[in-house]
Amino acid sequence: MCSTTPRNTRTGRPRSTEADAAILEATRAALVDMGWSKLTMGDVATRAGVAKTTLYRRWANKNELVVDAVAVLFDELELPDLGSLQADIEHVVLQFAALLERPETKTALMAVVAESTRDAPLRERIRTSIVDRQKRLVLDGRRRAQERGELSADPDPVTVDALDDLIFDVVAGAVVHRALVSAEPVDTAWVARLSALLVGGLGAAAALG
Amino acid sequence: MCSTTPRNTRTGRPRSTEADAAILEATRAALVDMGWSKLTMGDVATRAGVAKTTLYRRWANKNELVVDAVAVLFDELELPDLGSLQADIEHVVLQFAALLERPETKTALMAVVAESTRDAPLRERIRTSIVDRQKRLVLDGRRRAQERGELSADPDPVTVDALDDLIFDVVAGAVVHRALVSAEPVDTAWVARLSALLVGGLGAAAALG
DNA sequence: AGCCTTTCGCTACGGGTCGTAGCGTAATGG
DNA sequence: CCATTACGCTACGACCCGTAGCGAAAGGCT
Repeated sequence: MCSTTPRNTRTGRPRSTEADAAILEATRAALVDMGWSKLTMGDVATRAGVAKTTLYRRWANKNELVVDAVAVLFDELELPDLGSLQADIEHVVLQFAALLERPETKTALMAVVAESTRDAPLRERIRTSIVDRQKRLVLDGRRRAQERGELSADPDPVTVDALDDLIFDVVAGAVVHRALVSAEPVDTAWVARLSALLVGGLGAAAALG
Repeated sequence: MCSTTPRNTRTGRPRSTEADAAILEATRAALVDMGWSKLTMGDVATRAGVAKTTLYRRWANKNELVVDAVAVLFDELELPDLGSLQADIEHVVLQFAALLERPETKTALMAVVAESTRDAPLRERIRTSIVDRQKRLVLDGRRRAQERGELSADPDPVTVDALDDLIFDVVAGAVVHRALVSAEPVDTAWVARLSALLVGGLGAAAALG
């Protein structure tokens, strides 16, 4: 949750966990009000009722702070077993789309990804706290589909990994592109087409080995 | 190319077209060296050998300038007829991926999209100068596939439009997500799987009507 | 040629943000 | 009680923003 780990000593005054929570919540509020580019560290500190120096003791810069503030929202993503691969896909896509509709994530997600193209530590932080959390849903969904017999058992683990990567990039990428670039609604009709495309094409993609 | 149109009078000193070109080229160079977030208007002006006020006469802010500077790179995208839908898809995907590999577009594209979530004029500018230019490739590709008989003739124009939108978001979104979020290479093996998934699933998606 | 209009380069400015340093104080553990 | 660390506060130089004002340059028009 916090960026810079405090000295691993057991002496001294401990860091305020209330301040941690207040800062992250203030960051989300500032994202809603100002958007990513207009968000300032000073404003976040004021909203959180905290000194600016307290922010810099925990996070080195705005990007890392925003990633942590937004990452917790991705905990909402769940993958209940709805009985079929297509139903599972449609459910998780609608969840993800709802997350992208929130103004905090809408303005923050693409911005930190853009920053991460020139910042390897930030990229790693995004991966561990956001991307991997989404990807687990793909792995679970495929495993369930295999158990149901909807997908053929894996012949080669390398192929399976490649297919998981593909599904993840297609689903997440399509939803993000639809919501933010095309700026059109991710409604049930669109989701139905996307999942039909996926379920119908997975066999062909898997056949490549 | 230029943002604010000069007064439509034929009197007075005309704007320097050399300055236009120098500014846009300097913007791309600055994107490569500094990245989007560290790019400053003053630096661009210095690189272009132009006064800062000259920039502001043409572009209201950094975002609009960057969009114009990057948009011309998308002119490189072409769709030669390779004989099959899958070959056409693979070719355009590899082209788009090569474009996303360039440091200018890598750092700029996601940043301006993020900004556009809170800036309707910017969103419209991105649409007309970048997104629509990509989308035309999808329309051409589908039309050719229909002429070849690879796709069934359209029963309903509304369905066709929806399918074009879906293909566009899936292809462009998947490539962007693969290149920038997953940060893994868009190599021929991955492209082959993506296009196989698309070609194999299009029928199922079209069947939804 | 002379005039008008617009752009150009240049300088300077107030306003805002950044990230840090320094200080005294508060909160723990030994 | 003491060492250690975190906290709030203030102040600071550095940087960037976007604009105003100026004289000079470069065109069209009569």
